Amino acid sequence: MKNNDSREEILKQAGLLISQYGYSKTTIIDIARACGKTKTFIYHYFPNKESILNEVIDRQIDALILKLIDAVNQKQDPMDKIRIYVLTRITLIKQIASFYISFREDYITSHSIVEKVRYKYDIKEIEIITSILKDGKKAGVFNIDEPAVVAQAFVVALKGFEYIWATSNSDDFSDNKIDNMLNVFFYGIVKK
Amino acid sequence: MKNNDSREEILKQAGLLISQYGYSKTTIIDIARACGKTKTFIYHYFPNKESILNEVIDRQIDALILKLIDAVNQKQDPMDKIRIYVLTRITLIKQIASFYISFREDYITSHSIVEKVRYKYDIKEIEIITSILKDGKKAGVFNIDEPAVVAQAFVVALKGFEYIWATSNSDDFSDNKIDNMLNVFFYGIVKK
DNA sequence: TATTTGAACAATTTAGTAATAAGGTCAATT
DNA sequence: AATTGACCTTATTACTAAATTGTTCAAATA
Repeated sequence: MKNNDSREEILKQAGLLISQYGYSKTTIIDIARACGKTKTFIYHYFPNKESILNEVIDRQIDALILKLIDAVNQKQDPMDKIRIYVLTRITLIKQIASFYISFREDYITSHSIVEKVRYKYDIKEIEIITSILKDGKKAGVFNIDEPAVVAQAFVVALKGFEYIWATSNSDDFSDNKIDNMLNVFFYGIVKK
Repeated sequence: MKNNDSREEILKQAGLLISQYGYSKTTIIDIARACGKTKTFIYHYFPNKESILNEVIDRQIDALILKLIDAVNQKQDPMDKIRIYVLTRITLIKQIASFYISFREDYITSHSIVEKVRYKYDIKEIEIITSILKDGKKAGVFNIDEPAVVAQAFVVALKGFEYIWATSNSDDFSDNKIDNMLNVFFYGIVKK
């Protein structure tokens, strides 16, 4: 592993440029110039352009996941864990949304890359939720047959909300709606 | 309103061609030829190309909604209504999926059109679910504060599943998973 | 030795242009 | 009322040459 500062600098500049101009419009020369170096310099640290994008995205997601785990660890009660997870997730997604908006332009070219990342991200999210659900089950708080399946459903549903929020671009994620959704998730809709 | 058979024939042929070749690759001349007529013939019945696509999609969705309402009306119990709704929806979406796959190619051009349709479709789905939830509430089966909000959440979640199914193209919609999801929706995850 | 570069190359993208096909209009025909 | 041919304008295609981009490698720097 070569000089680490250089690697970091490249990743940082690449992230900034890609978020501003999109992946395909960001050239290797652009990244090199932003680092105050030449084109070949980049190839000393990365085998090709795509690997830079991959690592930029990987880091963002890893940071996101770490923050989510951190937020969840702040709470003891399984229900509180779920609630803080959802709230934190919404806040964080808003923050990095601008980066991914830059991908809409070159949808076709970078589609496969984004897909791959999304998959990795999904797996990690489902893991976190599954773990919370299992703990809650063990603690006697939750009554779930297959935590993994429910966790997957939960994450998928959450993505649905994220999509609606991203497209309608109205601040439709009011606390009221979140509470409503979580209440259904916790208690269901059938009268006891 | 001009000769209705001609309109119908145009819509039918346009639908077939678009589902096979996509919107942008289907020309007015193609549609006319498929009808055994000339280009100008089309313009006697439709003001422009986009209006044809709009009506083709509108009809498909209207038919879909009608089938959903029909399925729901077969059941009396609100929970059965929800269950049959989900199952019917999955079946129907599968059937028309091939039509919408043709849009992926010209994603950018036809994006706004598809968005508009999706919105109209969402509204109708939320209406149906809201109505079921309200009836269930009135009958004392459901315990819901705001049926409209819960209905929206439900439809959004359902779309999330649809997305997963569409992308992973594995037949992941096993009855087991659907039952799991519906059980959470009905009874929640909290132990009583 | 680790870092950085210039020169060179193949593959892609861009710019420009002419030919073609597309969407759309309208008066005339059936 | 239903259908068409001739016409117009705009968008798409096909083709070419020039410029840019991603990538490699031996050489220079430090």
